[in-house]
Amino acid sequence: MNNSDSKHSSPPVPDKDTSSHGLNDFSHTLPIRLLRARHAAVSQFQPIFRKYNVTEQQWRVLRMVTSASAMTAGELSQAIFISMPSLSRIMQTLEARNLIRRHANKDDLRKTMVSSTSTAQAMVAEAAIWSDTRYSDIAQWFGKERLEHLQQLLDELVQTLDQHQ
Amino acid sequence: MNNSDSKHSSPPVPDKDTSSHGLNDFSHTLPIRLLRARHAAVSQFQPIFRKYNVTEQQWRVLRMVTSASAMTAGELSQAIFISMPSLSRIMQTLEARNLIRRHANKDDLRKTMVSSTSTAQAMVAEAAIWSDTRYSDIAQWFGKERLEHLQQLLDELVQTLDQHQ
DNA sequence: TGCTAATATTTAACATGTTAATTAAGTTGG
DNA sequence: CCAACTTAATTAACATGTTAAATATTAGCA
Repeated sequence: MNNSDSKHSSPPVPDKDTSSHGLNDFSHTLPIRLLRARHAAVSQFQPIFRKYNVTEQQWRVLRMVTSASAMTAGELSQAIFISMPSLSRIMQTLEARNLIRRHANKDDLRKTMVSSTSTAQAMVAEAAIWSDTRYSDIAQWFGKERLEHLQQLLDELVQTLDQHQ
Repeated sequence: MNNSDSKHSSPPVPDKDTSSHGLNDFSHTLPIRLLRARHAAVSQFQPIFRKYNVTEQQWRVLRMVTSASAMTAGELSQAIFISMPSLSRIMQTLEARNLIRRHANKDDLRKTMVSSTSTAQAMVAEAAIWSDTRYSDIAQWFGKERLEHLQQLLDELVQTLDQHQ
């Protein structure tokens, strides 16, 4: 808002806006804040990734696939927000490690059905206990209502931004 | 949080929690929500990236470097949340395109001072108008207070999670 | 002084993000 | 039935994310 006259007319603002050309302090933009927050959140589950020697993305695939009976690669991609090219490579890795299986959908040979192996199911089931505890911890530390509110705001932001293209 | 009794005592919740093994619907975890939100936010500025043929990360570097007089690579890395290895490569690219310059700090030869060229300054100054407008748009669409609240919650979440390691 | 530890940056290796092109299979309309 | 279009998935090329190792420089201290 109004950056042309505020310097002289308004009282000393204790905040971090120090711009000589209309840019707010760039280390505090919304995208960077979201990045930081995501990084902090994901870090909480790092022990799982280490323990099972998987990346965060691989873990997302495994959790999703084990929680559903069987889904197409496209559905999986949308659900866990990993692009098809990335997912394609990740699935190769996981299939090689016998954690997932792929087979063609007989009704539509273009589609690939992805399913989990019993190995993956056991892995995720074991980790789920730990994972759920961490989620509970976070909710307790941050406040359950506050966390839910944050999540709602995030969803609404996405909705708003998507609407405006 | 007490998940054992709420199912029966509360009215029908229209939400999406359907877990047979303790996992909430995995396409709605906090990390994924943050990822989606970031993606949506960054998308708003895509026209800039296209116009100047830079990536989002390169743009973060340019904006930060042009808004400060001169800073070390390490400071830059922290400010825009890009790891040193990534930043190192990005700076090579930007230096080759004559958008930034690097030279050793004379007080401490380990440190690299990063500064912007006039080309980059002109570029960012031009884009700043457009960028500021987009930020204002987002604030208006989503609600200024709501957006500020969201940003505060994000910062507080990071703080909370960092405290608990 | 000289040895060791810490700091700042870079490089290497591999996984993922992103855009565009490719391949294969289904759909549509003449 | 078939040519043109659409959809689903993969591949390719390049940029970035991530961890560990390498380099160079500075700081600490016996």
